[in-house]
Amino acid sequence: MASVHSEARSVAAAKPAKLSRTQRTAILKALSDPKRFELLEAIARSHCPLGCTAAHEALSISPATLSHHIKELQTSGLIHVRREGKFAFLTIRPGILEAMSTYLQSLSPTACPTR
Amino acid sequence: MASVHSEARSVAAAKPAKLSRTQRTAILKALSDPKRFELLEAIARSHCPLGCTAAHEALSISPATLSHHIKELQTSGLIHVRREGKFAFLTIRPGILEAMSTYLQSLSPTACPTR
DNA sequence: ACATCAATTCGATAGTTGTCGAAACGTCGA
DNA sequence: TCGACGTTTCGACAACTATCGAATTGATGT
Repeated sequence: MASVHSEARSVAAAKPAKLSRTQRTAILKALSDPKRFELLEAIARSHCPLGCTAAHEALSISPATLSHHIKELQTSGLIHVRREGKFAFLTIRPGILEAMSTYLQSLSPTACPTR
Repeated sequence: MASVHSEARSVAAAKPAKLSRTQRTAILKALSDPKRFELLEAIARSHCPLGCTAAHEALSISPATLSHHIKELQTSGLIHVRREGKFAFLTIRPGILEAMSTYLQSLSPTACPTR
């Protein structure tokens, strides 16, 4: 398994997604802002398709700032923005967080003798 | 490399470490700088006790900047700095990266119906 | 056509921070 | 005691960015 293209994209996550160095830094920078992280958490907590208005209510920031953060999360590849009429719906793109998580895990000290 | 007071701590990682919101944001901010992340990677790649001089050679930054980044990683709780005479040795603190990794994992969309 | 609403873009501002050189500090060997 | 060396602290500066209000775009309903 673990093929590059998964056709069953619906239910379970599990997408390999090897991240380049550039992607990693982009993702970490996107995650580093508290409000942006809260936004991601809000998207995660809602069962994925989160309306932009709901997001604006969850965080307490102006629409302009929210739009900025959304674009930031989007260009880093963390979320997907689906536009429907005048609304926008935010979903977490599967695989990215897992890949980041896995990479971080790989840095942890497996055996660090002299502490 | 003989450690003066080696009292044989726990060898393997596996420390629970629940992170507070404040800790999470601190960690993510610490990870968000490319140089700092490279530094962490360097510490990880070396088998943990990384000398400050080696770090200075790995990244190409001034001693002042390196010191700044070290402090940043330290206060975020990601690394431990052991001072020995005029040297400093950097080790990754066990549990933290794992905890962060786990938390990120928990945000990923387990079941996201409408893509 | 018009008004309304959601979202984005623009311009500006304030705060943050990565970076360095120079000076200072602490340690070690001579 | 002195000088060399590793590391830190101190300003200072430049670049970045989070934030907002106002103006704009685009879509919807009347």
